[in-house]
Amino acid sequence: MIRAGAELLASNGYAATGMLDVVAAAKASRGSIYFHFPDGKDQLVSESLTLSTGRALARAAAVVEASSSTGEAIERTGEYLAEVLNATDFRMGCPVATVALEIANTDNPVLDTCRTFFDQWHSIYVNSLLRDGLAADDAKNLATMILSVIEGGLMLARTSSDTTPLIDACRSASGLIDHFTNSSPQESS
Amino acid sequence: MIRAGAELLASNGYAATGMLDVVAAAKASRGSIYFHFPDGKDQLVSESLTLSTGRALARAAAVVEASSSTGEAIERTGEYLAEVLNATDFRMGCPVATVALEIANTDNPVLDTCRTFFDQWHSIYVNSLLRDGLAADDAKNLATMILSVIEGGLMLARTSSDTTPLIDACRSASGLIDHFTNSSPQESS
Amino acid sequence: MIRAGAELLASNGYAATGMLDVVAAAKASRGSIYFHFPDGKDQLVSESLTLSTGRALARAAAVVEASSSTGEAIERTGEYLAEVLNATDFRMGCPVATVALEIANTDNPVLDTCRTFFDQWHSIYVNSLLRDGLAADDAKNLATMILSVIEGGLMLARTSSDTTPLIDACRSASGLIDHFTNSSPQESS
Amino acid sequence: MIRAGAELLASNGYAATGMLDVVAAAKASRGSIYFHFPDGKDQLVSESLTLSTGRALARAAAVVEASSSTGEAIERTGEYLAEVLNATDFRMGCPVATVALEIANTDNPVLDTCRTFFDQWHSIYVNSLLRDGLAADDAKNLATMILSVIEGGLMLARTSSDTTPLIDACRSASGLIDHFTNSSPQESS
DNA sequence: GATGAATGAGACTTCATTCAT
DNA sequence: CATGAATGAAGTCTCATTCAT
Repeated sequence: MIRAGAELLASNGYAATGMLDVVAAAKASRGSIYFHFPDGKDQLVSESLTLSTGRALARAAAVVEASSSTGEAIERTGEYLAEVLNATDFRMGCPVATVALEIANTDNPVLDTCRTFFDQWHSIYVNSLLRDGLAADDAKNLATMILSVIEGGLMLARTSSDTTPLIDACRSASGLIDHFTNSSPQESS
Repeated sequence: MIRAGAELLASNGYAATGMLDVVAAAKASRGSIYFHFPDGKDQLVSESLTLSTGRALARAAAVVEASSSTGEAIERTGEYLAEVLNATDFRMGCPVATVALEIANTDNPVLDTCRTFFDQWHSIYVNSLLRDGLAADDAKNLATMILSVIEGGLMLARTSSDTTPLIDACRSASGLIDHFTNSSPQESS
Repeated sequence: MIRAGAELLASNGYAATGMLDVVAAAKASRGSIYFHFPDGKDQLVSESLTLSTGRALARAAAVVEASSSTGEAIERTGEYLAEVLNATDFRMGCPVATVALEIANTDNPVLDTCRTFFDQWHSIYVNSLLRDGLAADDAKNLATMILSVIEGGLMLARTSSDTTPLIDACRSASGLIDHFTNSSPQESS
Repeated sequence: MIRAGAELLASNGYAATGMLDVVAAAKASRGSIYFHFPDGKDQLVSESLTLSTGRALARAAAVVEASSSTGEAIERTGEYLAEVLNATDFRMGCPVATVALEIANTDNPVLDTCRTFFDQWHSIYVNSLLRDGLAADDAKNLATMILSVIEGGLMLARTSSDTTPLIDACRSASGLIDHFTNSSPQESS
């Protein structure tokens, strides 16, 4: 049920994900939701996003771990996400992106889950860049850019039902970063 | 009314923008909607997005025009959008982002408006990069990355109610691009 | 619709009066409620009770006006209410009694409407008793007793589907009051 | 569990008393209800009201026993009930009043429990008045009035969160009855 | 025997849309 | 042409009741 919620949220967003849809996708009964999630939709959303963001962070860390540089990690991440998009008919991209934008101007506590996700994901790239030898400031800023590239690439890909924008954006970012770290290991941006 | 719709759509997205809200914001009468927009909500959304994307494209082109390089244009665009975020309490970022993600997996014709917007915005940066001397392929890929950085940066900024991610991401991208175009004007990524 | 609500509330109380019931009784459509009563059930309840209590107060005042003594007014009121009970299959007694008891321990603003009703009804008997020559203190206390007799009598009558308790209680109260005011016009209770 | 139900019913009535509330108040388990009360809510309500009305009748009888006249008994009963109201934050008044009014127009068998309660309570005052020397008819009618005064007084007190109406109504009734029985022991109302 | 979980009808409410004036 | 009113499907949530362990 949490899993079904996570998929629907990533695919359709907060408002378009009805409790009935979740229940149908999880093959559960109408009334059972409020036994497992007494606080209703927000609780289900919160737990669903906690699940899906946890997995996403683990995958992101694994890709970084398996890569010899941050640039390589970006490129691999883009390729991996492109596969996911293809495998899910362009439904699953970022687990929180749609929801985050929908509720950005509310005081919905789910927004905290989104913020935390972005923060932790950011840390993964910061650490990777530090390992690549970058200065702390450069690492922080570049990690923000990497997150942005991936999120923006996913948005373009889902909007156009085409993985090319995501692949291209990640490959470009990867190239630029490698070019930067290789050609100027001692200066700052 | 179209204007009111554009603001609400950018701020709250497709599902959370009710016809009633638009009518109230535009101080129009309930029943007049279907005189002006016989095809209902989707028509209103479509015309609203056409208006707001037109303005966004004009601004993007103007910034590019006023900049001596694409890297500078990116940085200026980030700063401009940060101002907009601040001025609108983080409501107005990309005019279509939220809507695009919400309806990405539907066959809603509004999605075409979103795609067109991204395409045209992409062209602006492609042309700018060509003017900077890049090869066609590089320009296309880099323009995609630029779009991604801006869209992703806006998402991070709106989610955290803080313009820093947007500024940092754009500045990093600008730095990398300038570094790349200056140090290696003849090679390709 | 307000009228239908008033009848259902007097008959079945707050919780058992569904919006659907009101709509069905008023032959209106499901969604029209929230056009006329944007604040929902509580607003409908409030306006319904305002209508029915207004009528009840007018009738109570008219009966007092038409009577030569408060005692006579009580007896006539009991007979009148007995007729109403018979005519409505024991559905309509006090317009607010059931609702008042149901929400007595909540902070529902409808409770104020109930309190006001009792206060104004009380005043009618206070004035009548003052006209009969009673001291202010006696009048106030006796008026409270009269209200209690009528409300209690209505409760007993509705519970037993029999108007006898109401008639008996009012007649007894009438007799006692007449006996008191006649035999001791100068002393106080 | 029966005890918890009795308190909730007196306080909130039939509809607002959920099985879940009872179970929670009694610290019992959800599924155990239908082992102890196979006939469901109505059985629980019935047994709860049987318990609470039994206690109320015993107290009423005790007060009558301890009083030298029916008038005195009424006054003492009013004072006692006022204490209960104060001690329970105006939650506990008559054990059946709210429920009786809610279900008066249904064929719910619980209504019989309410009727029986009123009948037995009525008998207590009839007997007390007969002991005071009243004729059978007068005693019956006056007992009905006494019941009405107490029930009505409780309703007014709970509605206004103030014991004054109850005290005043009972005191007035007491005074009138004493005045009547003393000044005219031989006539009839 | 007792319990956590499941069930589905029904409550209140919102929404895009249409109608009568 | 414009407007207040009407419409009914659908959404979130609650509840009394039953089931599998």
